[in-house]
Amino acid sequence: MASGETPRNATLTDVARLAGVSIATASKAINGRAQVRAETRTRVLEAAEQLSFAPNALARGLLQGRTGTVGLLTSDLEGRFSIPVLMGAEDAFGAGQVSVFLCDARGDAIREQHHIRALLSRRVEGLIVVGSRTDPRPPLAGDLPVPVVYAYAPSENPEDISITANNVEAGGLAIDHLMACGRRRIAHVTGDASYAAAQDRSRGAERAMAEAGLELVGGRTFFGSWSEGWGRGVAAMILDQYPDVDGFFCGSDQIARGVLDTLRESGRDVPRDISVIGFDNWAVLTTNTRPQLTSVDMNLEQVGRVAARRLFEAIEGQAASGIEELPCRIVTRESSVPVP
Amino acid sequence: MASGETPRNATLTDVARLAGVSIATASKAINGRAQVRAETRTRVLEAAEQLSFAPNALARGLLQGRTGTVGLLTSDLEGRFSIPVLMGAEDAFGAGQVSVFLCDARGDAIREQHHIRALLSRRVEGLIVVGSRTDPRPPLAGDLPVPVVYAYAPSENPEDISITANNVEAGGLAIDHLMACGRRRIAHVTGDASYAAAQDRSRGAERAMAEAGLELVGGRTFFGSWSEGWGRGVAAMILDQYPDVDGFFCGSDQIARGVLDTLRESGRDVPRDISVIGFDNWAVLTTNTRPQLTSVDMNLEQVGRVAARRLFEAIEGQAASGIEELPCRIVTRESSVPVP
DNA sequence: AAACCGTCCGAAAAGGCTTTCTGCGACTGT
DNA sequence: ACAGTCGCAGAAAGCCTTTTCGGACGGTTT
Repeated sequence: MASGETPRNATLTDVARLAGVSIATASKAINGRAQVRAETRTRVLEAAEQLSFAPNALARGLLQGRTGTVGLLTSDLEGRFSIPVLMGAEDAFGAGQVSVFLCDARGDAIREQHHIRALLSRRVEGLIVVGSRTDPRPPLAGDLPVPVVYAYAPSENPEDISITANNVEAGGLAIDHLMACGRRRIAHVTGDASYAAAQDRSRGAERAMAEAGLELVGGRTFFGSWSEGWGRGVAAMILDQYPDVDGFFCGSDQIARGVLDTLRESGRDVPRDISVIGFDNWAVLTTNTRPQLTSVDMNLEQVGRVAARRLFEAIEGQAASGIEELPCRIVTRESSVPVP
Repeated sequence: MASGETPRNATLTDVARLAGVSIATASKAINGRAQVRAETRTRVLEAAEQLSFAPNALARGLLQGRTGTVGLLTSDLEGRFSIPVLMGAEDAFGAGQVSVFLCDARGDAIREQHHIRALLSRRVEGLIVVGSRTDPRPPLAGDLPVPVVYAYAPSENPEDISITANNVEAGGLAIDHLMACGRRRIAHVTGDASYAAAQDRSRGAERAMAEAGLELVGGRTFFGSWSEGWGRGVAAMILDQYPDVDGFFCGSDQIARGVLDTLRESGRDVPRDISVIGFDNWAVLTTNTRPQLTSVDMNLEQVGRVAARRLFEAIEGQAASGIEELPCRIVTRESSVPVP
């Protein structure tokens, strides 16, 4: 820190002087423009290398109006849903020339507004808004001068561009998988009914059962909370009232874990007697349960990547619009294997 | 998207024209400089408001050399350690005028170098490097023109500024807590011995035991892996070989969870017969175990906040240096209550 | 020899903002 | 009434880069 610090970033002028050319020529040489003799070009490049010259992105952005930055507005960083989306987005951009401004609004509209102002003043070329629930969220206020893409949590405005996971379809996938395992008496236990995710998955599950001419155990979805405790309790209740249950579709891996605990403690063999499938494919849970847990993966990184791609396209002027729902996938583990 | 898009960001010139003053006066008015009559100032501010003027941070940064941005270089976004640090840092900055560039190097030195170039060319004023393990990491290569602070994973170079959690002390805290619960025959089971975190906590635990004239059960720390499976297995082994064990200090909450499972299945009562303490205070684990798990919290958000503050100070020229180790804290839950 | 052409290079403007310095009118003190 | 102050506004320079346009230069054609 203390030593020969602050070598003051070299400017194009320095490079030009060292190479003995004008700054115009230096610029052209560095940016691969024509109109520069090969020999001159190498001389400039050597000078740039020697000074470890990095063009000032601010000046460049100021001039040509393209900053190569986008804003990533998340509502809860700690939430495990926004992180993968964020990774996917950072991934999709990172390969190119784009840098990402990260902002966490903490679910506070004021703070969100504040961050948007800051991002806009930094001349981001676009915004990705990442939610922590799949419930539609109010769109960003005001007529923003840059395109916006909503990821995971779609915008309430169907005109906006939104990318999310297809939870209805995922509910069907889970049921189909359990049926492929030979199960017919399937219970669906999930979390808080106020979550769109819970409702959507439930709807998909019920539809899939109906298409097979069946009905969920108990004739309905068991809504509760997204916790192991709920999973444990409701599983005990279901075992008691519907002892012939042979499959559990759980709305989250946490719930599934609770269910598994109750099943094991009550002497049921998973997967021989009963198949269980969770949701989220959260490694810390799925790989530590006994047996390991089959789960639905929402491909959130893919959501992030697609969001980034759509934003890119919108920046380029190819404006799409509407909600794009990406498919989920089943990751099978020990808790669900076909019965003969 | 399609409609009256692109209201072309207003510039200072527009504001000045609308207010009927020169751009110089407009600038002064907006930035609260003196030399502007109150009446003129309000006129300018109204004009700015009307045009929803946001000063172009690029131009400003270009001129005065201060961009109000810092880079956040993480090595694994999905890791659960870098996220809280990142939150704390974003928090500490966010309040002010600073925006954060997020980059994930995926643990790849090439990619890291690439990101550093990009950040530098965007003229960040400082860098925070967030690791995913507490093991010291090689410092960023090259003489960077901006200060760097290492968070969670300290730099190998003791001259650099590093902020991390005090794992040795934490090991002692955990043991002290178990002893305060009346325990004397304490086992320490932890993860991979190649992790500095495991070694440090073990060292602190052994020292605390020695200071009380005691020794860990088995005379040593049980290293293994950071998994529930290891916790389950090693707990069974310890119960078998040292049946009078009355306390478990676990190197992670996952391990603790495995230990708790084995204890419950073998009929031991936690916390009456045996106290258990975990590490990381990871809510998804600590609040779902039966009983709920006491754990050591590394205050990672605090690490992030302090890192941000130190970076700030370094940018201001008050260069500190060296590794700063922040204290951990015990969060008590049901798994450890004092025995009479 | 004059006109012309192609190749390279440099001067200069632009982009939006901050800051210094200058200028101008109004006020104060004697 | 006159020099000296003071308060306020504007002109202009500067930050660093890109890009356009014109100039210099050497060689070719009529």
